[in-house]
Amino acid sequence: MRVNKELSKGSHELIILKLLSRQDMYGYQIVQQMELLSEHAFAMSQGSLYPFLHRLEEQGLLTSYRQLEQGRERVYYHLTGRGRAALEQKQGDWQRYVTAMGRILEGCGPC
Amino acid sequence: MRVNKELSKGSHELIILKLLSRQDMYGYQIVQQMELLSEHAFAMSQGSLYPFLHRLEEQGLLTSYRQLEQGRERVYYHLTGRGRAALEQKQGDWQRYVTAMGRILEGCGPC
DNA sequence: CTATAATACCTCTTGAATAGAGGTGTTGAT
DNA sequence: ATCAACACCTCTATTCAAGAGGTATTATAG
Repeated sequence: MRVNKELSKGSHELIILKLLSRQDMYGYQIVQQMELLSEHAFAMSQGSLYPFLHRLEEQGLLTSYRQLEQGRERVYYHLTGRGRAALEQKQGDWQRYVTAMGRILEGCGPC
Repeated sequence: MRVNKELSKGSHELIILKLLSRQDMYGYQIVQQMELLSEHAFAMSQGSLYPFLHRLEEQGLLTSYRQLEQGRERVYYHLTGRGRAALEQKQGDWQRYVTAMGRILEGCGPC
């Protein structure tokens, strides 16, 4: 089941960085993997993905290289050291976010 | 510590509905409580809050009434039945979101 | 008694950003 | 031969958060 779009918006960057932390991937593959790994909870249109990728590359979190594979050219994206650091950071942000939401959603009894 | 803004954006509606599910509140109070309950993880400016509140009221999820208290007029917001249903829905969305992110972030080993 | 901070309401506008629509070309299957 | 899937990309409409701005009252500090 697809997850609410409003919610998932904010974590697209984190997801992309996380996927690339495991292996270099090309754009189309990222979209596929995101669907697959999340069991169809997340979907990202290519119209959203490429601006993201280019922005991240501009920020030095990714680098890209072209590779011919099965007669088809693919643009692979690779996580840099700075990218890896940003990922750590964002994973921490995520943890804090979930914790804070927990405090609000789980009534906190009589406080 | 304040939570990453990009992330928390998407859950503002859920938070507002949740707070109002416990008691009727006025705008200024919502901002305060959000800070307090989340231990400063979330902050919402009034410039964001009021449009939210008015939109939710327009959608029939909230109703409002004015009340004079300590010589000061306050506009209280009340969660309607439909609002309560929307909250249930959104809490489910939140759970699915966290679960899906878990699948992506926790390596899922060799899959 | 005065000034300032806190309480309380609100609108407007800018800037950012998502995602849909559009556009190109290749490979594989029917 | 045609159509779906693969693979890249840009542009633009729309949405939206939040900063800045604006009003008014009450409580506190000096």
